Amino acid sequence: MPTRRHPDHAPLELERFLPYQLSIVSNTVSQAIADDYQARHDLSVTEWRVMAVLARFDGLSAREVAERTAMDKVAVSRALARLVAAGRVRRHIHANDKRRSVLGLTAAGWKIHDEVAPMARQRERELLARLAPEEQAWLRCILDKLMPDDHEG
Amino acid sequence: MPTRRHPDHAPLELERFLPYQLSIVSNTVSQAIADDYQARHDLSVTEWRVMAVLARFDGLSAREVAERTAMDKVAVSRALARLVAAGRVRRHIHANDKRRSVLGLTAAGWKIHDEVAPMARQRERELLARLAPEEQAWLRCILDKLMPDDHEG
DNA sequence: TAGTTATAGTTTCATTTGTAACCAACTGCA
DNA sequence: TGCAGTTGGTTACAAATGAAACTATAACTA
Repeated sequence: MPTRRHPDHAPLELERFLPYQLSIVSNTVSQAIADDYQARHDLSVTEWRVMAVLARFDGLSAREVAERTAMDKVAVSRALARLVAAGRVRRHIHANDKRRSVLGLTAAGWKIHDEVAPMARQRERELLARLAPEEQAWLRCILDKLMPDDHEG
Repeated sequence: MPTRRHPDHAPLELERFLPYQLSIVSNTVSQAIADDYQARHDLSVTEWRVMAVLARFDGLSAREVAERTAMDKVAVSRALARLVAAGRVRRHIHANDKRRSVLGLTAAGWKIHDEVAPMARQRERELLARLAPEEQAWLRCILDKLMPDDHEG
């Protein structure tokens, strides 16, 4: 290959650069999961994340969904608009605060959830299967530490 | 908080779900780095990645840049258009193949590179500083294993 | 060497995403 | 009350992104 090196400039080795590796691994994995449900259920990643949060915490407001998914409120608003239109999420208005919405999955939403969640878990298992049990434990521990403080469990 | 649980539906715990954690950590880190140079140098993430690759491998074609950055060729084409227009990358035509471009950083490109690369490295150090030395080693090892085959070093 | 197929790169167009402005409802306080 | 500031959520517009079509060159094949 006709390439010269420039050691004097100390160029970054992208393929050993952690932020880059993280981004590749993360995108590859997320895309693999998304491929499972995107075509089949016409569901975007953001929509699925909203559904996943509502599956765990019924009655959240849009802002709370945004907090828990680490998405910004506009993205959540758009995802909710589609999910409500598709009859997957029900939305009514908070009794004591008319600005706030009270969200939850509909029966149709649960049906999709119960199909997608196991697939997602399966993909996670496949990812971990590439690692030794010891490494799996370290990865969990390390990611917990690297999660920004405002998204810790 | 007025939320009910639905254990019968086995909802995903997003904050313990590896693909989700990866995506949060990756986005947070990449954004932190991007903030360093985006405003200062009017440089997008994709543009920086192209520059980083050209810093290491002088004379690559656009397709080879796309391979090494794991970006698609349209994104690379656009990034290159901006970089060339800004005088940060030079592009001439391959002697034996008039379709191919031969790319490299200009003096101005190197100047920016030599400012941004150390900042990026510093951010990587800050990320690793949150981990014990033992964990740092495991993380490197684990990410190498998780990198898709077509992007291994 | 004509005709086909493949490759490098760009352009076009539709979709997605992000930012800022916006509206409506709530809160605090004089 | 009534006005200032805040918060929940949507809308509008601009920038980024992706898929497919397109141009030009090169390679292969009969």
